[in-house]
Amino acid sequence: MGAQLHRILRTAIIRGELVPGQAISEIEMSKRFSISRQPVREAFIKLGEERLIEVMPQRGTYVRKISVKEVLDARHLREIIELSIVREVTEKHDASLIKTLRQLIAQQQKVKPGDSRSFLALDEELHRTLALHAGRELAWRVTESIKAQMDRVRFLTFDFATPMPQLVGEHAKIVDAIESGDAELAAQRMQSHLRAILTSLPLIAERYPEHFVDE
Amino acid sequence: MGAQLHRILRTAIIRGELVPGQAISEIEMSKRFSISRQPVREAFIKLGEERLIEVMPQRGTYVRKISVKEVLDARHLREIIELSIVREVTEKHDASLIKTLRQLIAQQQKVKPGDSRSFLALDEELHRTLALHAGRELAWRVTESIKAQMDRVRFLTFDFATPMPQLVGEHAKIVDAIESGDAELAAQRMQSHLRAILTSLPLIAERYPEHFVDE
DNA sequence: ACTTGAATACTTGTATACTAGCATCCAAAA
DNA sequence: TTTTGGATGCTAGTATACAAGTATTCAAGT
Repeated sequence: MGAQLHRILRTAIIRGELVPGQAISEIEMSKRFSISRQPVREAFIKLGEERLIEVMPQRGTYVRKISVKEVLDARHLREIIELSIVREVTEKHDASLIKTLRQLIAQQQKVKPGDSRSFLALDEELHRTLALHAGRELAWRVTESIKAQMDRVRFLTFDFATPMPQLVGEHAKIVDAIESGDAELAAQRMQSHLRAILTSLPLIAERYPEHFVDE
Repeated sequence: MGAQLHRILRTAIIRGELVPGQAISEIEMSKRFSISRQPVREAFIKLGEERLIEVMPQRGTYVRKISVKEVLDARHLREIIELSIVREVTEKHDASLIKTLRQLIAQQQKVKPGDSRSFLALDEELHRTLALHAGRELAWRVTESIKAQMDRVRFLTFDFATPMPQLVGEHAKIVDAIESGDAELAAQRMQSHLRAILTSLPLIAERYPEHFVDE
């Protein structure tokens, strides 16, 4: 139960359904989901470790506002990890991987404009495929957790601008590079792909100031 | 309380005081520390996420045996992160950092042979200093958590061989490289430093088979 | 001798009751 | 009008009680 609730709340926060700064409480959630406080508490602890909420003892629990610094920090770490991964898989020259990736891209192309949830799920699936194919399960677990902060920003992005076709194009270019066997080219394209958020982040932070912490 | 107990059990597992495979239970720990099951339970959840114990519902909780694959995975990820960090700090040319590092090394030289606890604490302090100086708090949190699996091996290592002076020498060489401003040299030395475990790991696994999972 | 099955003693998971601390609000006093 | 102090209602932290499931043990029956 606690694990289930953790995933539910996690996606709700990432999607912005639980707005930053909003107060939530163990009792409130236990009533809403008709469970006791204990599983809620355990879900809260996990969310706190992921920096998605802040538990203040004897005071209350709040959905954390997005920190630009933390997003940049997460992005940087993710870049380090994923660049290494994409280099690894490129060296492997695995045809079956290429096929899987191309199938994912085909699915991404079919996503209807505005369906940001489906796209982000397929996007995550692509990055996950790369990591697991490199045999880096631990690296993927870490990436998955730090990605949350970035995804919060991306969900805001999709609200007013949807460059989905461009992102799919970047994915295709990356896969092309992997197939070519040029690890540095693949890494370079992955890098610029992962740096896209750098240009959008300041705009988002300015457009949705109430979602971000002042710093 | 839960957080305190988490640290206590964490270090106990890393030091091998709680032996791999050993059954522990929430009730047992609650009695030993004179607290209720709930804080114990929360500590267990965290330890489970760090892969230090395994909680099997309705069956029991066990100290996880060391997995060679997981140690190698952790080492690899750590190398990626720390190489990036050491490159960053080298580019910064910060004299105060060099001073701090040299002080740490001086303390490491004073550690008495056999006092592996003190040495590992100072070792961690050095790596932590580098990460935080690069402004990579998130990267350090990740490193800290994945380091646990490696430290379990290192504590076994110290039981029969103590190459502490050699390790201190490696640290000194790394700091020299950082001071010289040659980022690639610093990274190269850090890399070989972090790869030391690769040679000792097979020996340890063979010497202490009961500490390792069969795979 | 072997197998089967029920009782028992564990385990973790969940629900509830109680404790301690913080914040707000409102009234009373200066 | 301003300040102070206490009552009240909230919060999370902890302790305890109960539920559900597993492994073991031991005895009874074949």
